[in-house]
Amino acid sequence: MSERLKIVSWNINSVRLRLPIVEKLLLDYAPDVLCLQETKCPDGSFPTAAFNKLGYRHVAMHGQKGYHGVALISRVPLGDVECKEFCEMGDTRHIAATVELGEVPVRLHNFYVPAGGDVPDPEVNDKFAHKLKFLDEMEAWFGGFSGESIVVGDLNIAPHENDVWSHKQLLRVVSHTPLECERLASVQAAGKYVDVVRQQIPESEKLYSWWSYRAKDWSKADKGRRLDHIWMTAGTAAQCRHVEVLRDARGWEKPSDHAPVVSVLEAADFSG
DNA sequence: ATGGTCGCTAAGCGA
Repeated sequence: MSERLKIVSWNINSVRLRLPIVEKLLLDYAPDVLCLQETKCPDGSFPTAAFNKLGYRHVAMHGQKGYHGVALISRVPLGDVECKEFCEMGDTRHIAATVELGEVPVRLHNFYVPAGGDVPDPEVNDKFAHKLKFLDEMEAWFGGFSGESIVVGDLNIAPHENDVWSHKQLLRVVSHTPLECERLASVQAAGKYVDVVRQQIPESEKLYSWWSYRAKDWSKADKGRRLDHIWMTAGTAAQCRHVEVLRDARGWEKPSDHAPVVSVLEAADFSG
């Protein structure tokens, strides 16, 4: 049982290539649970031993060769690990486990939602159709949830105006189209989730978690999008004391194009 | 307006 939990979500874009900066994150920020997406690593090749050495004894992964892949790297026990398949594609885009906060079990879901390709029209772009179907399946599944839970991951949608560098210029760009943003809102509503990042950092403030590799100087141009999210059910959200996007990590050696998103929970009724 | 860069895996796809 933990009275305090630091949960970090990070699209790592190859866990093996970026093992040094994953280790740096664990050492410098000491999350209790690190949720990774785009590990691009079959389960048999996952660098579990390196994480065990740093005190992360509980590692659960769901990966495949070359694409996608999600993982949970934890100092606290991970109960009832589950990997759900969406859209009957065989993609490794979800892993869940139960952690304890105070004495309350909290279900932690880690997602990697399809990016959706370039053309924001499901009639001509199968990848965009897949993204929308994936969101529909999330919504239907979340509708049956009970108890406290957390959703983290690369949801590949920046829902609000200040979640992108230019709302107007991205209205027809996949990741910020009204269709996706509305669909994401329905998914969130189905699970009665609070967007704890925007609960703590007002929507009036620009906030990003992803910057393209293609910019000459990503930080100077600062054309980012907030694609990575942390949602919590109300009881858990009420215990969220801090959130943060680790923008600096985007500038680390051989960086991912995503920055880690941090949340800190403290059990309010912890008495000893 | 276009192309710009990565990672995987060995030319092209996905992001």
